[in-house]
Amino acid sequence: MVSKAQRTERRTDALSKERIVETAIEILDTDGENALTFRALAARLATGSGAIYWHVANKNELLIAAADHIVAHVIDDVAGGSAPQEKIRALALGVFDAIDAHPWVGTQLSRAPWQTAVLQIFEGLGGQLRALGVPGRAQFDAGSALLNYVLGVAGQNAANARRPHPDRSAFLDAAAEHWEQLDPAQYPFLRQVAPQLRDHDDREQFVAGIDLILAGIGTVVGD
Amino acid sequence: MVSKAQRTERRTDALSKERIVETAIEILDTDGENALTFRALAARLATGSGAIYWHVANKNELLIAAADHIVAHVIDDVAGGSAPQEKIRALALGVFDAIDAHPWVGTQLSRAPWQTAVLQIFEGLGGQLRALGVPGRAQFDAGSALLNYVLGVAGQNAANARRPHPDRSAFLDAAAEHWEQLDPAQYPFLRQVAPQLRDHDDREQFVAGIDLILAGIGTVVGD
DNA sequence: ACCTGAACACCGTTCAAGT
DNA sequence: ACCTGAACACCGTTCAAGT
Repeated sequence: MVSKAQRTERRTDALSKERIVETAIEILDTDGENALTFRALAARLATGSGAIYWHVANKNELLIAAADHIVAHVIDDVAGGSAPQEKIRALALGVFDAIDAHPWVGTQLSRAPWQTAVLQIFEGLGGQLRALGVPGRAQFDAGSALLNYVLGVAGQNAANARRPHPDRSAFLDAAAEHWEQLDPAQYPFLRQVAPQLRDHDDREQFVAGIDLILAGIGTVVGD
Repeated sequence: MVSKAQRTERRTDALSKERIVETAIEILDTDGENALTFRALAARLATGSGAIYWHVANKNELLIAAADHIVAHVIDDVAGGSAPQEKIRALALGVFDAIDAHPWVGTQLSRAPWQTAVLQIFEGLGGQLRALGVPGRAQFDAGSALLNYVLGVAGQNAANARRPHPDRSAFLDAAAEHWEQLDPAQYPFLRQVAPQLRDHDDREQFVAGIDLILAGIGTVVGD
């Protein structure tokens, strides 16, 4: 039982789950979600595609591990010692920025609710609610609301990043124009907010949503 | 120029986009997202797989049309003439129930932000904000918060439905047990809410989140 | 124990050929 | 105009065979 726990190290270029995940992240970041195939991965790792299966059960597990890797760094970096509202905002923004930098993470988060990455985000958000004075029973609901909002934005941003965008403002222009030309009887709201769509800031709007939920949580606390 | 606009009708069993979409929905509902292939669809329609492309550009367009079809019915059914908060709750619950009945709709909504189905939901939610007294500038942010929350839940529920669940309560039991065995130092919140996970009602928790955002919106109105 | 790479069982999509 | 179905260019995954 001692004999098997010995030489964990191998030559640096040997295959390992860690190296596979890192290479997968490289492909996802530089070439997009569709570019990650076991053939492309094997080529980049200079091995056979079947070799990857020795370290990783399947593609789903690989994507989960990749998302977990990114989110774990977000959690670490956020730390900070400020007020609970600030911590919630900081963590949410950390996730937002990570998805901005790695859009495929957004897809993955909104696809697998029970993966470690999602649990870490849930813990990070929900863990501040006691300090906010939210009663025990209500903490679960309030934490879920924050989490689902964050995951919703994650999915939408990932979807937006999936389409080819020569220019963000040009794309928003086109979308706003589309909204303005909708049937006034059926879409009064969208027509009205179309101008705001044109020059809104995704990140600011994301925080505004967090603040809205925090304000709602404030009313539960009863102050 | 008159000659081509004539006989729009054909025999009932002829191919049409409508019939293709309806058949796709049947497959999605009964056999799940993975079962929808052009080959399976063609077989069910008793035609060649290439024939479908005469009516539908590709699989993505087919999924969008299918989701739009389901959501359009939700929008129609919700109508009602109650207070704006009630209308928002009713629409949100309509979407929730539709995803419960057709989990693939959740996947699709969280995947394509600009499709008609999402715009209709956004309009339905946002359109009530003026009546709630939300100032013009804030309506866009508040509507987006509601929409993103709904889409977040949509994605999570669809993901949950994707996994084989012999029994819902058995599955929640296992998840709760997993949470209870997490590291207390790292996951105090999840450990604390684990018992609530075990017997919570998804639908009630969903409404609780809507109400939390509505409460936050109430603070913006300033009453 | 770990790696190789051909083979299997699929996909979405295209397109020449039919009616 | 609309349909057929073989063919193309891929996939994820498996597995006998190597080291």
